[in-house]
Amino acid sequence: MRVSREQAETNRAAIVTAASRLFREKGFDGVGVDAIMQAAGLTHGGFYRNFASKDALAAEAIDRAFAGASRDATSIRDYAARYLTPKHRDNPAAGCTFAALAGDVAREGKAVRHTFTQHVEAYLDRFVGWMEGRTAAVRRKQAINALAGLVGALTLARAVDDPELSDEILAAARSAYGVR
Amino acid sequence: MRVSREQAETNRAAIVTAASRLFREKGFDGVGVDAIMQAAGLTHGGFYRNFASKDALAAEAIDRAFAGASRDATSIRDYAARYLTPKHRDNPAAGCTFAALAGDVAREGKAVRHTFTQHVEAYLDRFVGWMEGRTAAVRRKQAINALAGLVGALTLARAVDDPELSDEILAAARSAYGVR
DNA sequence: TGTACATCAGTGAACGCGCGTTCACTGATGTAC
DNA sequence: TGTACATCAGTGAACGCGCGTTCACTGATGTAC
Repeated sequence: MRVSREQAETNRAAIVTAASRLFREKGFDGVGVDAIMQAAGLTHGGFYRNFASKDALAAEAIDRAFAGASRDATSIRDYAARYLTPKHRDNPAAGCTFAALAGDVAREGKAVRHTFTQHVEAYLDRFVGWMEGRTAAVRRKQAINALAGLVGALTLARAVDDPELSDEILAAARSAYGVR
Repeated sequence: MRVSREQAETNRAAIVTAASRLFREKGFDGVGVDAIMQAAGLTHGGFYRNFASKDALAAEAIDRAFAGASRDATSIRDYAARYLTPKHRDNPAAGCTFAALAGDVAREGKAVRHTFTQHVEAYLDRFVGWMEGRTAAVRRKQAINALAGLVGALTLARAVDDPELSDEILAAARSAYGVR
């Protein structure tokens, strides 16, 4: 049954949003087209009217995930305080795409890796503004190491099955940024 | 055709070793039992005489990967110098299991996550001995942040599709440990 | 030490299942008059 | 503004394929005498 142009646009957005959540939660290989369409309130058959392939959706889903990211933080300390929390660790579907999908992205195709890379650059630009090194080169290095430290800590905190160790990892990383 | 006990043991080890390489290279979902058995020089049918399931193999493969890891480093600077190289980045099959599989492990079952966690603890113990903080608690935090920084940097360097940015990430992380 | 038989590691065909993708169809929307 | 028809977003069955797993079988190894 045909649907209004407006509704079709809403549906398409719902697919991308559902995918951005499900991919972060279960990985690219962990969710099928069927599950994504169902999460968007549709049936799987209509998928290919909207997207050339599952891969093509993946790239859009990454963009969507970053578009939905909070921009409230005003310092790296502030950013780390929000980032390195049990809540964030336990809710990858709504969380950082770098931590949720970096491992998967390395094995994905051109479009996905390229989109991911652009967001890494965007975050580094943002982080650079918060760094206090004396030269631009030093601040850039600091920004890279801050991002790597945050992503590494959250990734490890999620992988580990000992809740105490997981909390300890978050706390150690927080303390590196002077949080509490 | 039956095979000597000795040969059977060799074959089993070959399966685990092949799996430890292939899982690191392609992720748990990226390799099938068929491909693993073929890499070990066997046919897929014999797999279940050796392992209860693909999951059970995964846990052993992680142990195998760590058992094969180099123990040459004598300081965190030394460790970082060996870890943060283009060679390591470009050869995940023979590289760090944390960086290659942490994202995947978070979505795996109990056995895999538990095995992974034990190796995280083992590495932290090793790293703690290289740290210079005044108290044990500080050295432990430093060890955690060192591991997170190394894993995060290598993971991002692999995910990114711009070779210059990838090299830059490795270089920034190296400089954090005073390497070159 | 030699023979006869039981064991069992490995083979390859087969299984059910879920995946990504295709397609004929439906019926409400959009458009031409 | 109202009618008639073309469009096309979404449906649900179907496709080929590869996956994890099972199983009857083979034939060399291991063992009992």
